[in-house]
Amino acid sequence: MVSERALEVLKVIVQDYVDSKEPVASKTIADRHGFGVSAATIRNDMALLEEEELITAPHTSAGRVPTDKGYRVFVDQLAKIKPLSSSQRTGIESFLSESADLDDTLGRTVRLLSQLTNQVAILQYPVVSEATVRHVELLPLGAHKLMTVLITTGGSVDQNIVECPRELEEGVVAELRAHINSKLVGVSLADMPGKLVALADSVSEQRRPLVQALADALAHAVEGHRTDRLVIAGAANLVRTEHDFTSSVYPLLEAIEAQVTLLKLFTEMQWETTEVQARIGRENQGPLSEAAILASAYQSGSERTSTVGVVGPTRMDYSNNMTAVRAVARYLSKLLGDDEKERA
Amino acid sequence: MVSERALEVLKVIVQDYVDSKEPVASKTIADRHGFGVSAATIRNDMALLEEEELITAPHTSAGRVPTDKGYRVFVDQLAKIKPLSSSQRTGIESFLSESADLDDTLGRTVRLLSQLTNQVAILQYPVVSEATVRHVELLPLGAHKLMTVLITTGGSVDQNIVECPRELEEGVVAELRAHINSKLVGVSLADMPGKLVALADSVSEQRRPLVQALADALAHAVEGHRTDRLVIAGAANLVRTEHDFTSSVYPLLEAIEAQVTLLKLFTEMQWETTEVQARIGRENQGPLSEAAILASAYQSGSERTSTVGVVGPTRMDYSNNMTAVRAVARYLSKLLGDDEKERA
DNA sequence: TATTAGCAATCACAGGGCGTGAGTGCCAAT
DNA sequence: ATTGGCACTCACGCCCTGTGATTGCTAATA
Repeated sequence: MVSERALEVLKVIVQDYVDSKEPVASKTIADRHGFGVSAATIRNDMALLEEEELITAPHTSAGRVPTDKGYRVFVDQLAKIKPLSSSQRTGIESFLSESADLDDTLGRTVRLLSQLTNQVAILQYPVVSEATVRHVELLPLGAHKLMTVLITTGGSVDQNIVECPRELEEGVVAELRAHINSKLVGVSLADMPGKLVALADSVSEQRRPLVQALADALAHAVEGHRTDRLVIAGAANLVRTEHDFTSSVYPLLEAIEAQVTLLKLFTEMQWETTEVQARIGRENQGPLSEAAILASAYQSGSERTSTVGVVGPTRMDYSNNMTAVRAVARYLSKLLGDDEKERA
Repeated sequence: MVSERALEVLKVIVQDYVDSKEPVASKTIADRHGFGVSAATIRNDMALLEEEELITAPHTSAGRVPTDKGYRVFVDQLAKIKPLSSSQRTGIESFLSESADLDDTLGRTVRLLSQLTNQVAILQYPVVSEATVRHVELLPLGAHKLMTVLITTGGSVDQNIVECPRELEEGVVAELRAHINSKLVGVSLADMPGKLVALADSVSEQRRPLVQALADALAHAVEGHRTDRLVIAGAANLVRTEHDFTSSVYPLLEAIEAQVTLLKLFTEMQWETTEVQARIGRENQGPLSEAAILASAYQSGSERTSTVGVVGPTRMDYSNNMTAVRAVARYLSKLLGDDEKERA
């Protein structure tokens, strides 16, 4: 349909437009990139591309701008994955030395991605349904209260406070702790609800109320884990790129903060691949319809489960950003994968 | 200096301007608010206020706009604390029913404040130097690794992984756990560094390397606590109110995200009072010089230590927002105070 | 058939020149 | 101290125009 050269022209248009923010003219292309053909020929190709709805002219005497469809073709067929720049590489490498808890790691990572791309970076919490229980700790707080602490192989720690139906007797706590751990350690979070029900039945009638309360607390902790959350960094970048949006970025930023739209989007995306995926402009509904999302799955544990990516205007540096997203996803996979192996 | 009525005029100007976003004219004031005097008289008062640099005229034939100094006088002398609207009250009340961990509570609270004020809400993590150690848990992970879990009276939980210099013998872990807890439980986080040094000296030569490693891990956890953090919500509101800023909100949002500027500001503020404090416009340096910050201390534990507030354009509804900040600060004080009592 | 040069046509955009109206400042009267 | 009246100022919106960039088309060319 479209000639080889026409695709090259599209590529140049995308790159130039992303770079300059100005619609790009046939003359500019002929001059700056040695196609060996005249501006008029470029114009013919552009007419073709316009026919295919890959580019469009904002007004009669302006150059051309890629359409969403044009960006799509660029991403699918034309974008070369740039190697990481050395500064980017060292930026990521310097991360490997740091070690801290999960929250901290995720926070740092998403900030890194934001800096690498100059976009809003989004990181979905590891879906931990395949994480397993490492330990359950019970801490007495006075005679009528217990704190439960649930520690998982994913490195997360959740605590809850439980009212005890009756006075705690000496030794009971240690006994319960041992019993509960014997029943729950190694159980995946996905299986927890069932196991927790069984737990209450495994103790004497007398202790059932207390154990039931503990089971509820643990169930609550597990539930909190199920609730997917996003970590977001670099919202300021949306403001910086504001002029790339025809309407206000307010609804977009609001949607990002509310998280639900992106969480839905992430689950909808097809994750048979480890490649970075793109959703461009009108391919998205609602407040995201002027934005582009680049996202990649990353492994947390043995299966790929969770998502990391960036959100920005459709006019973004796809090559660079896809590289960065891929690198960060791989970094996370390695980190959480190794972590898993190392701790399990 | 300025007459009573002139101050009333200032008050009306602030309120009207906040409401309408338009410079307010003498005629408008005379018409809409029954001062019983003519527009000309209002004009005389306005001339006075301008003399005092409380208001200014954007251009010759426009109404008047409050200056930073004008807002200051409004906040200090004229703003009445509105009662909370019933919807606001129910919004806060409905929170009391929810119970979860500290992070979750803080996250919800800051989102609530953002919604109440339609501004960016900022919540400083409780400064936990006065929190004390509730429990230290040691969990063996295989033969060569231990996980330390530090649980404080503030409800926070931090874990670290420690490599063991030599194979762990049976029973050692339980013994160490008991020993460490006997030394550390009840110690305030502020005193931890000293106690941790002493800890290593309190054990036999043979065990010193391991205990030293554990002490380092715990020190790391304490350190992580010292590092003040902010929870931020409602960044989209800055975009919404963008037009109230003469320059771009980008540096402002960036500064908010980077946290350091606000953390510094919060520590600088004088917290002898529990009242809401205001920093308006040029009273702030750098990227905040076009913004207003309303902040209040809240109690976490027995002393007031931490800060919660909002950031927005100087043209904001001070009465409403100060009320909201105050209410949320009190709610937090009550929650964390009660929590403290209940858990201690 | 693909490419090219040339040329007329289009149209956003910036600049300049009003007319209008809102709001003030001042003055003289009360 | 307050007021009505009035001249003055100046932002804003409007239209107009010239300019320049870019295209689409056509006819010539390889």
